Amino acid sequence: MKDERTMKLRKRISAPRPTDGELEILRVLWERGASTVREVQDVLDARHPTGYTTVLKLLQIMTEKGLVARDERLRAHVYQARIPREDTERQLVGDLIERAFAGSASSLVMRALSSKKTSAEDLARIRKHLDEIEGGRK
Amino acid sequence: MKDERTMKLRKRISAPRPTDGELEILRVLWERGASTVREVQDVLDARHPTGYTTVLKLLQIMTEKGLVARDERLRAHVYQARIPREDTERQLVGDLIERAFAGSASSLVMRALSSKKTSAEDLARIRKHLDEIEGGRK
DNA sequence: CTTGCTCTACGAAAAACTTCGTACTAGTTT
DNA sequence: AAACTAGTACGAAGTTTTTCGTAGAGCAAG
Repeated sequence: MKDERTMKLRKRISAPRPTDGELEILRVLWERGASTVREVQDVLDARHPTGYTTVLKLLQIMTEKGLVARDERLRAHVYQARIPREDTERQLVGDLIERAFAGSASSLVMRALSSKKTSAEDLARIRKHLDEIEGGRK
Repeated sequence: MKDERTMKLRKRISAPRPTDGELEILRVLWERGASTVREVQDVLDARHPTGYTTVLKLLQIMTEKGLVARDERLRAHVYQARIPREDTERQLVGDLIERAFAGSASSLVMRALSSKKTSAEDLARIRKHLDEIEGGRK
C-alpha cells in the first residue's frame, strides 16, 4: 500500500546492496578499470561459463541503477564503476553486521578470524590497524 | 543446459546462504529457542509489519530446506533452528570474504573496523582474540 | 450442535535476479 | 555490393524470494 514514489526514492537514497552478479562485475571493473562488455565477459567466463549477452544485460541494468557509468563514444561502450570499492565494501560489511551480528562489528570481526586461518602477517596488519584506531581516539 | 539433479545436489551439499527473511527468523529462534509461528511472528511484527501466514510459509519452506526442525506433537507446531548460530555466522562471513574481499579475511576485518566506530572495550576484546590465535599458533 | 478461535496447508501473485535468444546496426573484408 | 563480424537493444522465460488470501481441521465454549 506504499507510495511508489517513496519506494523508488528510498532505493536511490540508501542503495540496496549489489546483487551477486553485480558484485562480480564491479570487482572486474575495480581491478581492470574502465572496460568493455567483452573484456568483462572474458574475465567472468574464465571463472565460470557466462554468456556475452548476460554480461551486457547486467551492465545495462547497472547503468540504469547508477552502479556504473557508460561511455558510448566508441562503438564498444566502455563501462566504469561509479562507486568506489571501499564504499561498497563498507556497505556490504555494515549490512552484514546489522543483519547477522545485531550491529556488533567486533562480533563479526571475531567470527571472521575464526572462519579462516589468517596469516601472521595479516594478524600483524590488523594489530597495526587497531593501534591506529585507538591512537586517533585518544 | 545443466542436469537438474546435479543442481539440486550441489545445493544440498554446500548450503546456500540463508535469505534475508530466513536469517531474520533464524535470529529469533536462536534468541528465543524453540518457538511457535505465533511467537516468531510477534517478534518480527514488532520490528516491521509481518503477516502471520508469511512467517508460517517461510518456516514451512525452511523446514523443507532443513534449516529448521519442526515438532508437530502439539497443535501449534514448534520450530527450532537446526544450524548453530556460529556456523551460520561463519558461513555468511566466509561467503562475504570470498565474494567481496577476494578471500582475504584481514581485508574484511579492517573494513569492518572502519565502517563502524568500535568501542574501546570491543577493540580490547579483539586484541585478546588476536593474542589467543597467535598464542595457539606458536 | 453450531459458532468462534487458532492453527496448518497450499496456491498463487508480485518482485527481483539471471540468463539467453533474436533483431538490428555499423563497420570490414572479399 | 554482399557477406561477415562484432557490437547494442530488448523482450521474455526461468528461478528464487516474499507476501498473502483462502480453505479446512481441531477444539472449546455457548
